[in-house]
Amino acid sequence: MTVVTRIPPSPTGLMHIGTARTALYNWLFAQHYKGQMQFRIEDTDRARYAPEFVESIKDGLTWLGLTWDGPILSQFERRDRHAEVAHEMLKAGKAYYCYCSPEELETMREKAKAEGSLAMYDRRWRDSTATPPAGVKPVIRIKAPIGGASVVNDRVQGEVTVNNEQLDDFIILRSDGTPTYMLAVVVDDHDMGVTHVIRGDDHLNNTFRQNIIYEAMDWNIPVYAHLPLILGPDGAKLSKRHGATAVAEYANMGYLPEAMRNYLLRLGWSHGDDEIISTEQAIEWFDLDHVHRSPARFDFAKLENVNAHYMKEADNRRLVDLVVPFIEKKGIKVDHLGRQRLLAGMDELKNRAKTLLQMADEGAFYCKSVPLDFDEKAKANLDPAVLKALAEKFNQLESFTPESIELTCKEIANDLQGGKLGKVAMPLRAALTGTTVSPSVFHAAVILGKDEVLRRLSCIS
RNA sequence: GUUCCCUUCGUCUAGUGGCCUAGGACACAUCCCUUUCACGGAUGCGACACGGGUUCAAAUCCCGUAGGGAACGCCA
Repeated sequence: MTVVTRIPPSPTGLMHIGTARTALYNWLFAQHYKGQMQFRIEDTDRARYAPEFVESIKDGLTWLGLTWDGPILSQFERRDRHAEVAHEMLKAGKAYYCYCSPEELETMREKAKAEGSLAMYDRRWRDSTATPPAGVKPVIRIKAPIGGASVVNDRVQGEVTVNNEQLDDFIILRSDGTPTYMLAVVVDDHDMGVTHVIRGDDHLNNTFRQNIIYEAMDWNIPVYAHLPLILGPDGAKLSKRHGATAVAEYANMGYLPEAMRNYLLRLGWSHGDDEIISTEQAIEWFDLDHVHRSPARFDFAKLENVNAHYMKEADNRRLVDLVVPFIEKKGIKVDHLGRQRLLAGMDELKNRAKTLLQMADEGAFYCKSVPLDFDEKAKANLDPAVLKALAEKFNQLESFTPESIELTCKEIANDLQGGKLGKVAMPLRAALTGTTVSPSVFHAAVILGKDEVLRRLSCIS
């Protein structure tokens, strides 16, 4: 039997980082068993549905490199099939019409709450022989088992038992003939041949209800694995007030998708003490046995550290392509020459930055043209006497190399600054980059080229 | 409120009864490297939620307590 997993987000918001991790685990699991991951949009809630959210989810998966098999399925488009199954259960006596009004249900809900019961509906229409009230469109409810207990054998949470008194006859088809989530999920998972349901543990309680449908239809129940949620740094459910929740925001902050995959993988799953795990390795190693049962907090510092690692490993040309938009976002036009300089300086840039955003900050000077903007600290370092000496000596330099530049700086330091190299290198850095923090100024000068260096030195009066 | 789930350094985690005076990673601190800031290297700080059992032996098994999370819709 081939493994079939699925990722079923509902398009009611931008793609959440929690959804991303669930998708990653589903994908890894499917890849491990050379199976499939299907992608289904749970768009039956037409009021909250918006097409841009579907795009956000597609973009998020694509950015993360998580591929799906087959077409993107729309749950909404399958509503006739869902209704058909509901009526099948009705015919088989597994479900029944209920004519209760919203007011009646509200009364029952309050009563159930007061009694401390989980089951809300009192089953008044389950075996009723009363004449249905005229003009009321009924809902279809499923007959849940009365008495006894139900067990879910979860691959992550273990054996979870609940008393059947806690389960009421929930609605599977609304009065307008549309399916509820509970019905739609089960019918779709069954029809799609889903073998493993790997999802957030906010669905653990729903599993008992869904199993009632599987049993009524005499369908095979899939293997379940319920993942704990991702919490914010303060331990509360990860939400907007923690900063970024949408996958796209992480891309905008300059994280690499492979770093994101690695970080998310380790958030709730482990393979001994291994921290840096390539995607190939993850596919080979991933299993449900080592998924944690307790929720994990999101830690930006660790994400940065993992990202720094993958930046160092990344291909230089790819990094240039990735960092250019970040530089342009600062209002700096990046031309061919700028890209060449970035590429030449990339070995050093990528060893220093933790994110593409930081890399853009440090590498932007390669793309600027004179006159530069100087920040306050840089301005304070623009020593005119040193700069003038630098320009004169550089002008006479035949070979413009890091070594010759450093030597020149040392000579000037001896002549003018009592041998303190910093007193010369810092003004040079400020003049060339406009800041006081940059990669090696000797290397930077070579990459900029003698002409550009003299240009940047000379335009400071 | 009721039901279900969870609980090892600040954070992510290793740990499946003796290998644990609890290991790794991130963060933090100190030092080294150094033209700046980073990177890198070294060292250090730092946890089995609490209380009872079971056992020769418990972070590991059992029972309570406390804390956290989730679910209880004609939302998904």
